[in-house]
Amino acid sequence: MKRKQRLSGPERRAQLMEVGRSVFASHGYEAASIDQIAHQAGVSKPIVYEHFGAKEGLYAAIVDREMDNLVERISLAISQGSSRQRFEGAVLAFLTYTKEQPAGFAVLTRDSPSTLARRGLTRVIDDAAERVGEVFHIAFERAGYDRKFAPIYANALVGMVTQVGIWWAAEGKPFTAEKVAKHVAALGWMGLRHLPKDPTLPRATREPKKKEPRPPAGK
Amino acid sequence: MKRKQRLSGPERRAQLMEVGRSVFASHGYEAASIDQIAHQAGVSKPIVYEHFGAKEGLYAAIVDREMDNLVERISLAISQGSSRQRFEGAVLAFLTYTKEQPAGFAVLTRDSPSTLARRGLTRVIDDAAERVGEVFHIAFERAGYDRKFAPIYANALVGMVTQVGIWWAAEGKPFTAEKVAKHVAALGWMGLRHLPKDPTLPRATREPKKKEPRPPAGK
DNA sequence: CCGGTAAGTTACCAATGAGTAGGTTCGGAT
DNA sequence: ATCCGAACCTACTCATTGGTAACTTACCGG
Repeated sequence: MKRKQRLSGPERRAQLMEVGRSVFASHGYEAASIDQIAHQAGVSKPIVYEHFGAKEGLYAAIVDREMDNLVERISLAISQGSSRQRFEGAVLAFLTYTKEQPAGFAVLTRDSPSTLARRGLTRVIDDAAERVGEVFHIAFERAGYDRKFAPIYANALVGMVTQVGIWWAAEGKPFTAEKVAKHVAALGWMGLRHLPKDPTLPRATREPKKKEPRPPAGK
Repeated sequence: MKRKQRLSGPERRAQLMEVGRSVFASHGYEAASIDQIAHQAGVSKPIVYEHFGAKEGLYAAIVDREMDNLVERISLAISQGSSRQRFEGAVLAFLTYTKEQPAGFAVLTRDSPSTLARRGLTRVIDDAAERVGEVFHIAFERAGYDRKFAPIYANALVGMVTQVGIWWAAEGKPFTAEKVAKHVAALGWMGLRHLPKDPTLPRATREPKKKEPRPPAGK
């Protein structure tokens, strides 16, 4: 039984990213050490440097791959269906990711090295802002809504899902992903759906009988 | 001009917490060094240890104080007014905090030492869960809503506000706190307000016109 | 079988940073 | 004035860690 069998370049590389992900996930970037990762991979330190150059290189590679994974899942989920379905699908995809890839999710939510700007969730958020503007484009236009506020809602929605994901993962997963997704999606969806034209106006809870061309739909 | 005048115990302690907060905010717990904090306070390292025992001691003191500050602001904001006002007030209070205490907010959102369990936002969230259950108690009861789902919504709302706060602080604060708060509050409020009785049931997009009796269909 | 290349190793450096021992000086109270 | 405690400093120890140089060994094609 040759335990110490050599691996090919790409194999080793993949394995190191796997191990590194787990270590970064549980200790954070700063507290994780290359030695630890190397040792846990059954290999010595210079190997890591041979493949990734520096600590940040390994970290960046891991984060990038994880981001791609997450973005792809979400992209897939919102590729078809009604707006509502796409929305709920996105939330479910996100939660499913946190469940299936807890280590990856942990890496994404933990602190990044200061030199690498918050490359983490920012990307998802920008993407989400785009999608939000896209999915709700019609509704936004018709409601006379200003799209420049889209980032607010994108951030709100992503933060919502992220935080629920963290809680849900930390807790013993009390509910199924589907159930949680339904709740969260309903919250976000209904929030967007029933958004007043201009939330910054006073008394936006009930629309008063102004001259506005909006029939008082009492909900 | 003797700038190097000695400070009394409590004074030095307060100053160290101030400086420490800023350093922890910009570098994170692990990357921050006691030397750096001491030097920036115009004092030598042992002084820090004299006051706080260890790195974690200083950090814990800072986090605790910051949490108290935040919780108090929010508690104050939701102490009176209509449900809607209290809700919006809480959001505004949160955003105001992120604006007035960016360093404190950064410390709270950054990684904590692994030994100190996620003491950060968990506390706010639990508190929020309580408040959510409280504020929406009547609505929840009347809607036949199960309060055990409150944590989901609490986490969703806190995450929403937190993420918006991060984005808003990172960006050049494109809008006023009031404006952002209105938008976010509207999103959350409307979401909660128009929540279907049971989001896990299919097709909850449009509410049926029968508003009162809903046959207790099992899921 | 054998030689070259890629995989892997040992052993080190330099820097950093947490934490401490022991001495020094300031400043107020007697 | 002088005394005493609190505030403060210098100067370490010790362990860790990112990163590198130089060497060794397994594997594979010819």
